[in-house]
Amino acid sequence: MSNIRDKQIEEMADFFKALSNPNRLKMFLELVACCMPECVPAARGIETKTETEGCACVGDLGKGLDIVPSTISHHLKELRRVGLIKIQRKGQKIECRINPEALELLQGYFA
Amino acid sequence: MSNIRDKQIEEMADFFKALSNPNRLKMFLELVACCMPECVPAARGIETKTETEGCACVGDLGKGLDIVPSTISHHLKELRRVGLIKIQRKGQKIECRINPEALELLQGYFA
DNA sequence: ACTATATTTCGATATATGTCGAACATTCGA
DNA sequence: TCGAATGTTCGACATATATCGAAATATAGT
Repeated sequence: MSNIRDKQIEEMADFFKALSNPNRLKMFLELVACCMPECVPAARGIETKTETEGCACVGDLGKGLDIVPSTISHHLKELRRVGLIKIQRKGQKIECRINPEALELLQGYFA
Repeated sequence: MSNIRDKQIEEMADFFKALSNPNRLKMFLELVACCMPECVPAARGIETKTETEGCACVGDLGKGLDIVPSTISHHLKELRRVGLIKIQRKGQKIECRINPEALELLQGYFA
């Protein structure tokens, strides 16, 4: 059992699960908006272009979400686990970026 | 609180949650494949065109899923709850169809 | 009326999820 | 070296989810 199709289904199901929480979805959209402004779906409209182009740090992504830092961290870990985003330490801050390949899969799935 | 944007986010999060279970995703894809063959994403390849065009009954959607009827029913109820599908009794069987508007939202979201 | 088919509802159960707060880790600057 | 800033990890807890099996419901055919 578990052929290629099943693997793909599970990968997409994982993507959808990661985006199934409103707070996580907001963080992801925020990241899409600042990483790839050309894709801007239902962008948050909060801001465009952070200092370091193409990414946002953990704290930024938590802005306006009304959840504590440990929960933010937990959600980002989940987005990373399924491969929707990548992270990279930069001094005190940790930069987050969209994984372009994952976004492409998402974009192409029902299209 | 809870502006329009938040409402939209929650609607999409609900869509994603409904598609976050592999079995439910398979059922949905199966339905897309037979309701709107032109959209066929990662279609199941099991069959095309059921007798009554444009829909599949509950039993059909459960084929090959290895879960009992009550669980199938539960999953379909969830897909219906969020508005991804519509149902209609037809004799003993119950026909399921994709809700085209919901599919469009999905298709347009990251595009 | 009886039976078979198709599906739903209900109750149980095990596991997953979202969230918090406290404690820890890392890096930068004074 | 100390302290502030930025995140993460861990443990707890309440709620949600996926699944099953048994019982109920609806429809059709004999």
